[in-house]
Amino acid sequence: MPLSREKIAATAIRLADAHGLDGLSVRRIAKELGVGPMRLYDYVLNRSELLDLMVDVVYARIAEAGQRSEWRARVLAVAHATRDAALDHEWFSDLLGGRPHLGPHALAVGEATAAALSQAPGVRGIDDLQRALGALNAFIIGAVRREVTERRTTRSTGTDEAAFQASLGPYLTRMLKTGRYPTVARLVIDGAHLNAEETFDHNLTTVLDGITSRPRT
Amino acid sequence: MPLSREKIAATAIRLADAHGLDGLSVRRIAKELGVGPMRLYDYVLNRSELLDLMVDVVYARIAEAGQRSEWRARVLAVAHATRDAALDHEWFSDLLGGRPHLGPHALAVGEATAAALSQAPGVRGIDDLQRALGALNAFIIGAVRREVTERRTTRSTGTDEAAFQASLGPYLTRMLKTGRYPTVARLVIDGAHLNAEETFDHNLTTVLDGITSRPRT
DNA sequence: TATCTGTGTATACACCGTACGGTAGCGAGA
DNA sequence: TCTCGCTACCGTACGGTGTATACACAGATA
Repeated sequence: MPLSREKIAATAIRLADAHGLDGLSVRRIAKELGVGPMRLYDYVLNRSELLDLMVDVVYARIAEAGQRSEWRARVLAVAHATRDAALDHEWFSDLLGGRPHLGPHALAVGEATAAALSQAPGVRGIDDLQRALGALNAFIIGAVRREVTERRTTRSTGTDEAAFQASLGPYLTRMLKTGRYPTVARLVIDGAHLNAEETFDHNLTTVLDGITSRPRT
Repeated sequence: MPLSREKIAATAIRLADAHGLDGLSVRRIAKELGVGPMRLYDYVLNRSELLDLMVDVVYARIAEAGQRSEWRARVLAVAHATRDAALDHEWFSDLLGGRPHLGPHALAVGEATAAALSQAPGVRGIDDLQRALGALNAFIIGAVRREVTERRTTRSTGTDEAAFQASLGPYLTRMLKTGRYPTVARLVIDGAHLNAEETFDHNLTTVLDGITSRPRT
């Protein structure tokens, strides 16, 4: 088993899944592979190129969702696949939107969604397409990022309200008790019960409807 | 001048503006202040708390835009202020959505936009508000992030098409020449002339219109 | 056999965040 | 006034990072 970019990327992904991006070091990957650290630089230029590699592996999974024929189904599938991938690999959301994703599979995903959107009603010229793609991708990136960070904090604090108030409490509950942030306080207290996927889907259709100029059903 | 959290945050911001987040180290800030590195830990718990500090300073500027009375004007002002802040402090976009922003000024911004959105037509209960806020923030985060990374790459490559093709070319142009990504290719070639702020504003109103269930004008 | 080439490895460097121990100054009590 | 204790400050040191570079060694060729 002579070591390859794929093998390196796979173990890097496994480590990043387990310990996050901060816990992912070249030395550690090498140790996991039973190799000296410098060995990796024969297959990869940088640490950042290694990250690009990992990202594109994830995009490969997302690209499989872009096979649908009808434009709206395809966009929905890609968006949900991106969300699923980010929930499986939380480090992916840290990289999302951070640098341009130009790997072959990332480009394939971009092509699939762009082609789909170009068939949407209300998207007339290439300028429309550019804008629509920007809006859609912006929403996906932001929504996924938000959801992942939210998951991280609730995991570190616990979903239990008492535990939550105990960890964030010394600061956040004091802040909210000042009465200066009534709406935020109401959201924090009452608004925890929404289903995440449902919210994502709801807002996604909102954005899509906005793009296609049709009122929400 | 006895050193303070504000002073530390200010020089940290200055350094981050100049050299990016990667070029921002505790040691460097300390050296800039003419102090030993450990000196900062008397004012700040972690490097990450220092980042939180910097972020909240930026939010203070954004919060000033949340003073308008009419809900839509307020949302627009906050969104544009966020974008402006991120363009002035590109590192801010790296942190955007990365961890929960709970500083007093960040909370003030959250309160301002939440209160504004709660007055929007089509936002009925607190669940509607939660969703609407999620959609809006997701868009802002994603859009700003995208724009900043785009600015970075065009700055590092140069906006000149020849220079662009020379730097990304060996890889990207080869990829695009394969014909597997026709729509992306069309976007890259034809779609560079759009005004960024206009696009942001356009998509922002698209999202807002989607939230308020009204068709785009 | 001697040399050359290329591949895998170990060492080394500059830097990072930060734990820790020490010290100097200063206000309070004897 | 002297001393004690405490706080605020500071330098050093440790374990880690990415990666440049020098080296060892195997296999191929002259």
